[in-house]
Amino acid sequence: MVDVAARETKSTRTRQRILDAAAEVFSEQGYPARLSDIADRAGMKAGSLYYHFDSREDLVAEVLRLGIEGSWEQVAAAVGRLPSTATPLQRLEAAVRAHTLSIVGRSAYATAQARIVGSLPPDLARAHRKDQRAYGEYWRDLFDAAQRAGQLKSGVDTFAAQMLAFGAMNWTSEWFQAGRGLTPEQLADQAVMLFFGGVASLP
Amino acid sequence: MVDVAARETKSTRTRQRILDAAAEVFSEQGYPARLSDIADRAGMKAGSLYYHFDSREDLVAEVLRLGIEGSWEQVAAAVGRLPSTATPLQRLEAAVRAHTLSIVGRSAYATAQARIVGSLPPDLARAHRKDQRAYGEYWRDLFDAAQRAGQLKSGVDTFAAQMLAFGAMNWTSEWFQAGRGLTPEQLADQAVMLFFGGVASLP
DNA sequence: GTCTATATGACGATAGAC
DNA sequence: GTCTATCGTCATATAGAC
Repeated sequence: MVDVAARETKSTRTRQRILDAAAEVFSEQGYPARLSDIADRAGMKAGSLYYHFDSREDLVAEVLRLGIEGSWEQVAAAVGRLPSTATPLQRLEAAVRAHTLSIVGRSAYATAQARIVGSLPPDLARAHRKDQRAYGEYWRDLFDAAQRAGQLKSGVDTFAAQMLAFGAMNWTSEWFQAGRGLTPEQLADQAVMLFFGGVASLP
Repeated sequence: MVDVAARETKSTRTRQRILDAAAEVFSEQGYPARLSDIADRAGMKAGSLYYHFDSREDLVAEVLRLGIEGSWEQVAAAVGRLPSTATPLQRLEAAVRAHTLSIVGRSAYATAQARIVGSLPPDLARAHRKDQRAYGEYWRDLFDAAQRAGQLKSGVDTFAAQMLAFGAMNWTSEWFQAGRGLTPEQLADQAVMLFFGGVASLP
């Protein structure tokens, strides 16, 4: 066995613990969170972080990457679980539901990602944009398929619709509190209903 | 004339210039923006800011307040311009259009507010929440009226709908670029169409 | 690998001249 | 009112012991 990626050394486990702590702290405090707070939660001293990460920015970048990756995996899995007879619109619906749940469903990474993207210094923002673009293109394919199938209202700008949807879904990390009012699943239902059918009762 | 509020001393003009500069810088760099950058743009040195504001937090708080105030005024004006025969749903539509335009339509304050609200330290967040709540209740009245008039789809959770809408609209400050693709007005149309009718072509 | 201790550098904030 | 100069604080990052 020489599969380095899969090997579980003490180091990789600690690194993971640090990342988990960082995701939680960033999701609570936003970008200005201090390394000492992250170290505290990981059960170590701030200086010790540097054995695992070269800099604060490296740590932030990794949390951001994992945030997108996590949502993407959940969304892709949900879409993949659909029967092959599912329509493009149903696939898009499953994606909206899954992404909303990935934000709200206690994924500190997804929440942190959604919360701190707005305050990134230029270099981190640039690095992050590549991942965003890749995930965005996955969504664009979903939109394009639905549009080609004639399942989208005429006049809909798919790019604007996609970005408006991301805004609505990602912002839930700021206000949604499980147990107060809606469950995560009910919130996802609301998002799907609103996004595909709108709030108005009259056509 | 002893109307202090309306008097235009040099001090109030400078104060205004600082606030404008701060709104721009915060809208570009997010919460971590430096006072020196703000001072630069206002044409002064960082230390001089303290003649006009007691602390960095005071300055941030004022920008936040003006951000909400500006959107609110634009929205209220748009709703007020409607004929008295307008339905509750039409009033809500006007609000969505106006709020979207207030974010995209080059209001640095609204953009800054939408952008940095996620990274506020606890005390600033608490202070800001009062303003948010007041503006939110204005919206809640619009929603309630529409619901009472039977113009909202049954099953819609108005609070969730409101917050999802805010997320979608405020997030536009992160991605929308006038001149590339849609105009601000077209974007507002998209937001209205999506929010009230959804993207799906089939009912 | 994690610690303590310290270097380094930023930034917010203050004091006093003008 | 704005400047220059400086203080104090705090966070990132490094060095070296364990």
